[in-house]
Amino acid sequence: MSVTSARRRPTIHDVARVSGVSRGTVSRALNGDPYVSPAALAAVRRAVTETGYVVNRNARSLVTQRNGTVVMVLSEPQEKLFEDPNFSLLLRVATRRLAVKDVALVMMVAGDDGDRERVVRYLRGGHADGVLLLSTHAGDPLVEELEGLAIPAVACGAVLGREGIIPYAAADDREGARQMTQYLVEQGRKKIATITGPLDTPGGLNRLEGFCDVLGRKATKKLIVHGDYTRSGGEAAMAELLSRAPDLDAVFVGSDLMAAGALATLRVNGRRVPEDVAIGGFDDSAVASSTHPPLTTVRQPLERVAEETVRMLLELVDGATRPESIVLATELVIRDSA
Amino acid sequence: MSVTSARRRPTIHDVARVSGVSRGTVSRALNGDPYVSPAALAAVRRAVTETGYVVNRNARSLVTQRNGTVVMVLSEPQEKLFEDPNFSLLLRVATRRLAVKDVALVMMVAGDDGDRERVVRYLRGGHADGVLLLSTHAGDPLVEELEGLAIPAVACGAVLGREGIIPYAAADDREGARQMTQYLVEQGRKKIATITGPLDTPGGLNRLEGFCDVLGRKATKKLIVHGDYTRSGGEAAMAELLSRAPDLDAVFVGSDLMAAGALATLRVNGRRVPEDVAIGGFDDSAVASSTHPPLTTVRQPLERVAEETVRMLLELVDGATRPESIVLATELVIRDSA
DNA sequence: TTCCAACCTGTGAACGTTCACAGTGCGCAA
DNA sequence: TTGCGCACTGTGAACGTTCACAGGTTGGAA
Repeated sequence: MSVTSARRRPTIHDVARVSGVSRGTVSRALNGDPYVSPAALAAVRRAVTETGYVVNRNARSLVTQRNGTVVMVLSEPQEKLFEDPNFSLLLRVATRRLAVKDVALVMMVAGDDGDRERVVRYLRGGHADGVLLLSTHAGDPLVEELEGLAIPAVACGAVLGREGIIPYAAADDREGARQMTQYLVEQGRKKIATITGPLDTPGGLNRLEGFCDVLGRKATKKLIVHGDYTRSGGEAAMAELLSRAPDLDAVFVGSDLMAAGALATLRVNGRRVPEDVAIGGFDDSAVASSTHPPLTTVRQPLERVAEETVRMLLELVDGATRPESIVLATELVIRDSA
Repeated sequence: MSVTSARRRPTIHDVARVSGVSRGTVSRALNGDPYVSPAALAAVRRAVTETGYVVNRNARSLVTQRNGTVVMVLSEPQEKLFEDPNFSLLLRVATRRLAVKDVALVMMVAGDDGDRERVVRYLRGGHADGVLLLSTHAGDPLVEELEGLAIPAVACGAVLGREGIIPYAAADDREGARQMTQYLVEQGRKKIATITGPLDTPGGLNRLEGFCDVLGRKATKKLIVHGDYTRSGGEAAMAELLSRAPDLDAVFVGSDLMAAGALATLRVNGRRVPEDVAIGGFDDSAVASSTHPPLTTVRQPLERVAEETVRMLLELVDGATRPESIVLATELVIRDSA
């Protein structure tokens, strides 16, 4: 606190001097080594607060080869991702959980090749202990590069084709889709269509499979349209669906955001929801309750997904053992749209 | 690429050995020092690609006292912030701009005291070259701590009370509010109310001032209600306004998200928009065009704000001179709600 | 008493850079 | 020829840690 203290930040040497012990003892005290006498520990503690010492992570990383940093890689065009409330939630929870463990989160975008090269360079430089993958598509070249780097990586949602390699936490998309489709059937809907997410994402693929599980042969190609998880994508897909099958009476939409778009298209085309057409969403994100009518949807426990992903990553980083992937149950949330 | 290469990452020594020059020359070559012979430069370049060398930032930072990292501090309850499309946009643009300059962006939340302490500790440890402040409220204790640390800091939107100290880039909130209010008056609206943002944020305060600039004595307390930039906050504020002044015929809402909420409340209460009540928003964010009816709003050039903020921060980090704050013009965007 | 383990401490080396400094060689003017 | 500046190069030291190792004390068992 002394006003006269120079610009220079205090180092471990300063702490050693002030506390009257050696550098090594200070280091041990700070890192919780059991072989430190109570007296020394107290002296160090006092000296630390007195000097305002904070460990220099660069120096530490240099020798430990660890840096208390993980990278969150967004391998999706940014515009799309940031529009998605699921992403916000994932980001929010992950930041917080990591902060608690004193791990810094650096965000990197891997939209185009240049971006990806930057990410790889950053990781290759050893500046991060691990990677958090978000919404990675099947066949993303980044995944292969990551494997080459042999850096701990964990994904939110499976990376299709790499399920055995990159551990993940995810909601049970397939079962969730079954729940919703089954519900629509039980409501007496006869002609049920679906708007899927991209088929190179687990959410796109698995939810479609769940849909087909229930509908069997009734799930004809005509009633299946693919969207891209955006609101406008949902609008377009719904329009397509209406032109293909004007008499449909229910649609299972692969995400709430797309469902909101679908809702808008239905309104424009004079269809009442749920009287004429029932809409089922997926996610139970914030948009679900703010549409008109509010969406009947499938809740996926994204907070838990984020928490588990972080836990797994940290585990992978310090432990040797590869953590088990984990699939979490979904829950049908009934509101007014179906 | 050799399969036999050990786990160890190549260092500058490896590059020196392979290229046949000294450590120092490699360093110079890599850092663009002019005193490097063409031959040496070429040899180093070749060796770098051959070995796959990437500089170790920790070692570099240790000696240069710089680390190519800036922290984005979110000093707002996360839930609120992540709901806000403005925030997403700012984050997106900033990440990208920094990435281009090879500066890593670490996100830190400073919601409660514990969070704040972590942020300060991180910064005090010298792990970041600068700080990007987002939506900082007047009187936020973090700001003072930042000043104590003497770390380069720049804000998106002014930090009220610190305008002279922390440079910022922002939209011209006051003028934007004037444009909108003036427009509502010109449309023949007689009883115009407003829903503001929090008054300890520049957007809250300045937009209210712009509103009052135009309306003068007509801007009575009864017609002014404060929101919190969330959708639900907008709903509540609108309800309050309706109970205070059931005959109002226009509302200038301080953000699009709140406007969307206000719209919902109006619908519930049987008011038609814009026939019975005109609604003016602020931001021109994505929600503005997806409400029903789409919002007439004030566009603030947030991409530019983010770009300029990043530019200023980087300038502040390497230059000595304190960059000028910058205020950007807004633009009225007329859609259907007014 | 002697010895050994358990506890605690200090010290030198290493991590991978950059920086400052001391050269070296060369061309050109004196 | 000598000298001088310029272009370029190599080397030691430093950045602030942690780690491994080599002790030094102490207390209790043999």
